[in-house]
Amino acid sequence: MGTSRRAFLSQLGRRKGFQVEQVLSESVTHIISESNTREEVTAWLDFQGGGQADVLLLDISWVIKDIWENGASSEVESTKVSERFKALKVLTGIFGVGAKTADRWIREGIHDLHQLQNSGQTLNRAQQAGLQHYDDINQPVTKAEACAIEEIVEKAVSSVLPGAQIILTGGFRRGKQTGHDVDFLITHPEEGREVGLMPKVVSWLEAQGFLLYQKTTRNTYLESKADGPGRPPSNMDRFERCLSIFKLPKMEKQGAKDSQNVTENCLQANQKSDEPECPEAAPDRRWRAVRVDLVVSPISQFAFALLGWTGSKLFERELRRWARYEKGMSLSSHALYDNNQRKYLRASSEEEIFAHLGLEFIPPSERNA
DNA sequence: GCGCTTAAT
DNA sequence: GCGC
DNA sequence: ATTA
Ligand SMILES: Nc1nc2c(ncn2[C@H]2C[C@H](O)[C@@H](COP(=O)(O)OP(=O)(O)OP(=O)(O)O)O2)c(=O)[nH]1
Ligand SMILES: [Mg+2]
Ligand SMILES: [Mg+2]
Repeated sequence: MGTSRRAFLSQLGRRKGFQVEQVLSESVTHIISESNTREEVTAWLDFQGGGQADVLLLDISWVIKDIWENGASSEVESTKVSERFKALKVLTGIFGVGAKTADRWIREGIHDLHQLQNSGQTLNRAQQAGLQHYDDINQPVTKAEACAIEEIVEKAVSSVLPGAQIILTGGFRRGKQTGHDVDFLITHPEEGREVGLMPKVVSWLEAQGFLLYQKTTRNTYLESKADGPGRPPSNMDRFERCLSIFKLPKMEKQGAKDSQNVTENCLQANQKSDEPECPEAAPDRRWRAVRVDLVVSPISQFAFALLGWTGSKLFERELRRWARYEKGMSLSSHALYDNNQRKYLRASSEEEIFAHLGLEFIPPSERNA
C-alpha cells in the first residue's frame, strides 16, 4: 500500500492502543493486507516462515470492494447519512444517555442538542452535566492532560491520607496516548485505612474548585459466607467509586521541561473561583472539562481492582468468560471465586490472578483487545 | 436455537 | 458472528 | 437504564 494509506492505518491502530510495526516479528498479532487475494496472503505468510500457528483471515473486502470501485461503500455511507444514525450518535454522546433513551427521544422528534434543550424533557443530574459539557467531553483526553490530573489527584489523596497510593489505570495504563476519560485506582498498604477515603478526596477536590460534577457510589461488595461470590447490596459506609467531570485549567503545550509547575498553576487557576463563571461557550475560557473516574480499593482487593480497571472492556469480558467456562470460576474487580471448591482465591498481584486462571501473564500494553 | 462479563446506582 |  |  502507499505511504499515506500506511500512515493513516498506523495512526488508526495506535489510537486504538495497538503497537504498530512495519516489519513482521514474533510479537505481531495482527497483519493488514490490502489488494491481495487470500491465496497471496497465505503464500506470503508461509514464505515468512516462523510457523505461524492458526492464522485467521478476516475478509472485509465487501466494504473495500465498494470503496475501491465507487470511492465509498454504499452500505456504510447510507448508514452515516441517515438521520436516525446521526441523531443516535449525537444523543448517545451525552454522558448519561444510552441507546434506549436516545431511541425514545428520536421517536419523540428530538434529533439534536438544541431540540433537546427546547423540549422540556426532564434530564437527570448526569444528563444535565453531560449536556452542559458536551463539547469538551467529546474531545479526546491527551496523556499530558491525564498526567496533569494525576498530579492533582495525588496531591488531594496525600493531603487527606498520607501513605495512600494512586495508580493511573484504564486505557492510559495500557499505553494509549489518548482516551475518553482518565481512570485512577486508590489504595492504602494497610487494610482498612482506605475506609472513608473517597468522600475526603472528593471534598478536597471540590474545595479547590476542580469538580464540575461528581457522583460517588458506595462499595456494597462483601464476600458471601454461604454460597457463591458476592451478595445482595447492604449499607456499609464504604464509598468506592466516583464518576466525575473535572475542571482542568488549560495547559500550555509543554515540552519535557517542567512538570513541577503544572500542578501549582492549576491550583492557582481555580483559586480565583470568585471570578464570573465562564460558560462553556466563551471562546477565551481557560479550562476544559474532562471525565475522571476514581476508584478506592482495600489492599486485599487491589490486584483484582487493578486487573479489572485496566481493561480493555473486551479483554475483561474475555478473561471473565475464560474464568467461568474454562475454569469454573467467577472473576470480578473485587475477587476470584472457585465455584467448585466454593472458596475465594486470594491474590496480591495481577501475576497471581493470571496464575489462578492457568494463563501466562499478559502485560497491560497487550490488553488492548 | 441459545448464550455471550460483572457490578454499581 | 461463532461455538456448542 | 446507564455507567465502569
Ligand atoms: N468487566 C467490565 N469492565 C469494564 C466494562 N467497561 C469498562 N470496564 C473496565 C475496563 C476498562 O478499561 C476500565 C475503564 O473503562 P473506560 O470506559 O474508562 O475505558 P478505557 O479507559 O479502557 O478507555 P477510554 O480511553 O477511557 O475510552 O473499566 C465492562 O462492561 N465490564
Ligand atoms: Mg478510561
Ligand atoms: Mg473510565
